[in-house]
Amino acid sequence: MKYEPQKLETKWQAFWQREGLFEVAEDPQREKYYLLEMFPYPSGRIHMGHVRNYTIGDVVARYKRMLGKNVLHPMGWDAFGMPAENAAIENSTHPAKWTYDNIEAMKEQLKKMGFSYDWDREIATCDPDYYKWEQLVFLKMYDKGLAYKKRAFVNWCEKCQSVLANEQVVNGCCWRHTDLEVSMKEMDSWFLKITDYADEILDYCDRLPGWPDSVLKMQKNWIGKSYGAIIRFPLVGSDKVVEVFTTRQDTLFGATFMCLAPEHPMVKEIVKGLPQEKEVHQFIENTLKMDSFMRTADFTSKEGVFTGRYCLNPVTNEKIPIYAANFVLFDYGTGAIMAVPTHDQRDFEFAKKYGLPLRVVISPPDHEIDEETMTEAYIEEGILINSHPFNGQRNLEALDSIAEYLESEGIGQKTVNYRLRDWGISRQRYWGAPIPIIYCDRCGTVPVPENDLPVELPLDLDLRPNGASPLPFEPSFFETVCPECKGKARRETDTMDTFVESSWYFDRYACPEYALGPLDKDRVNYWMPVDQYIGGIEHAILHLLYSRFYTRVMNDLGYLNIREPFLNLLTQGMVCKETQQCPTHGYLYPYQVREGRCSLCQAEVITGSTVKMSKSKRNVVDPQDLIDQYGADTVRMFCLFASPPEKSLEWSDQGVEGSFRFLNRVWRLILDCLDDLKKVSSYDGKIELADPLKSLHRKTHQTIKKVTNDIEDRFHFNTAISAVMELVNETNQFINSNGKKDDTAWSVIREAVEATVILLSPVVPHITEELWQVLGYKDSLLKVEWPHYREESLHEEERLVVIQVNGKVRSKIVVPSSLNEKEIEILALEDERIKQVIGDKAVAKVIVVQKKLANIVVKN
RNA sequence: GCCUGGGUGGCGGAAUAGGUAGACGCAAGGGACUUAAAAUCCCUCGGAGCUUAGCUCUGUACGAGUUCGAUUCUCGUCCCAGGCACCA
Repeated sequence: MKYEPQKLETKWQAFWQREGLFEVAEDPQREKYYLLEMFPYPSGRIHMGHVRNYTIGDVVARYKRMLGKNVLHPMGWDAFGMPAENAAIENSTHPAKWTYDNIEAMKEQLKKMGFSYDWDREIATCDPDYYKWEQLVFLKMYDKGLAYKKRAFVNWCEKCQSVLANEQVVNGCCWRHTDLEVSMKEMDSWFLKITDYADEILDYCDRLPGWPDSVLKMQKNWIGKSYGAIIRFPLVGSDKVVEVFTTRQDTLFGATFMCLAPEHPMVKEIVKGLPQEKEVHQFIENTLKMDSFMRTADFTSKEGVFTGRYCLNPVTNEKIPIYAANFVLFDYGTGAIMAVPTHDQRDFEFAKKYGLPLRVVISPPDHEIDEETMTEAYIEEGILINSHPFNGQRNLEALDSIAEYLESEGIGQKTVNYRLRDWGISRQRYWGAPIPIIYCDRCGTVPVPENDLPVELPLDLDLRPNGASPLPFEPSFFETVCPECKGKARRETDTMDTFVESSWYFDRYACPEYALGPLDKDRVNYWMPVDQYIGGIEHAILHLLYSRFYTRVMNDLGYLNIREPFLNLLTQGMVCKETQQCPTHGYLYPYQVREGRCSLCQAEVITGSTVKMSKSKRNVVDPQDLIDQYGADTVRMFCLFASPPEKSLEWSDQGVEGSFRFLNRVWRLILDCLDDLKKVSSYDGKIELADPLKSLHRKTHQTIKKVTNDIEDRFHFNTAISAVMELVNETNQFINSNGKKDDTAWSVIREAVEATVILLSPVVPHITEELWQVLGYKDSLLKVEWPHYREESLHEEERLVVIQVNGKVRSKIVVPSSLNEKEIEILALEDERIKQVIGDKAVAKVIVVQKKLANIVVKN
């Protein structure tokens, strides 16, 4: 019988579905295990990134199931978002139709991969039954002040025709349109108050041992907590003060001027009626015209303009000039800084450019610096000078006492500041969840009453050809009545950032059909938190940070009992492949290359670097083609075997071929000697074995141990598979070795073969189900318990001991493993080769590592 | 610039608590089977050298150090990838 993957995969997929083997229910008697992979955007076809991500997850899910755990392994669709709108315009379909068609197609593909999802729990976030609850949570957040609207400078992407959150701006560009710079636009936007939770989210970073350090570091950096002080500088000729935030109150005595962000409302206020007014206004206008990327780029020089006004340095009482400066950020701290040119490089450059005074207040321990001659700011530690009464103290040690001094004098106080800003969720998009708010001329901003939810997205609209949202142009949507005064009112036409949907979908999987609220508490509390979350590193900040925030909000609103959603996180690496370019036709798809030549013009193809698979580089492999050619098992196996999950995976067609060959080898191993195998049952340990049977039996148990450890502790499926390959090789060798084989021999072979099948089953579930049946078992492998190794079977009577002289291997001996260190030392010294090497040199000492090595240290 | 990772054969990668560097696989070369091909099986496979059943030297980006012993630990340098980046 030949290995025909497609036939047998269809058979087993149908079987699993018919038997409902992946459907789970809450069972308080059993230990739960929630395994989650990041749900996909339904783009229409799965790609290799999905295949890798979901294969890793599926192995763990199947493994945990075999350990007897009650495993929740759901799948759904991150179904709102821009591409649906773009596709709708291009193909003149509706985003909803496009999305649901794609979901159907991708679901089909995922099923072909043999993933063990409980499809009864499927979620699509564009379903009103889903976003209804999101709208409800939004209203609850609005009640508590966690959702609020403000006029703000926001990131605007021209291509998206929409606002972006700070997290969605990458190198000054939109995260989806990396070729287009984001500009700043002042508009009304809704925000979620993630900053209220900044401290807690930061603290808990140290309580997530199951997360990669790199991700936690990124989140910590993103939150950017810093300790400092707010200091009030009285404005000369007014009773007003200008507040600044600084982490360097130790340099306050050296503050010789002040800079305000151009957007700072005080700038326009203080220049009113002064000769500088026109110039300042011009400066503000010019600066704001620049988009955020240009404004903050390396090559943009520090510029500013004198406002004509002064404030008083509150500790020196000196009059210091106030500038408006382009490098001061409006939305960090207070939007104003005290400038200390002697100890801050930016301030130094600015001061030199505009001829502003310098005063050194920190003196280096080993030399003196002079305001006249210094060429850069001194930013190291030192001793405070010109800072009565703090002179002579070490600057860092004085930070606290200076802050206390400011507090006691009433001119400032200690404070903590964050880099993290509130999450802007307004999107001027159509294909998203409507924000449930109504604007009434009389009653102002009025939340939609809970009974009126969901605010459904109308499906009977035509999209506007320029890509803008049709909602603000659609009276049937935005015209409504005020819930309070019943007068004419207008709906909010912005929709929510799609990251809101993905911030709680994992909760909803616990109770996807629940109709009485967002979450069924009992079920959610049984399943949550997610025990193992698996997904791409690209979501290290965006999705994972939002989800940690949203979970806390849901907890505070009483919807669930936990504060952290994901116990363990595995971030899998990218799938890469080399690029191929034709001199005339540019990047080529793999199928366009034949024997190193371009199939269009026969020119020699240049093989480029290996980079992440992407359509733009055309270095993609369609999983569907591979499934058709080799079957899902081979694809799954290669994804796992080629590299450990957290590293990037380099695609190799020959590697795939190798995986396919291996599965064929396993297939033949069993089918070629099926008659012999069927005569016996698996070796039960009752009969004492002698070599070579004993060593095959030992190898089987060593393999069980290794595979179990590799999956359990490290998710290192590549080494787990290697171990099984070794077992298969050894079994094959044993079968092919001469000598008659009795029933005992066959029972030991059968033990090895059964172990092979079971250990491989999470990786290649179809072929192993088939082989299990071929071996004569009636029940599905899914119901088989994960094997245990027997400690006594691992025992080896003999050990190879390496003998080194001065750390270099000089001989190897096989000794009984019962020998103690002294006995090994004696044998090592008696070894003929060793005697030769040592000659007449004196042995200084001998180091023996039990059962492994002896190192003889000699002197000459 | 700062913060994370990471640099091991022709290639993907092993070496889990400092103990034989290169498991397993791919590619390559040689051989067997075959009329032939495919498939399969067997052998070789880091580099250099030698008096070649084997042996010696060398080798995990580079340079030092700790140690009986370092791919693994420490310090310095270089390179690559990712994140942050005028955050006061």
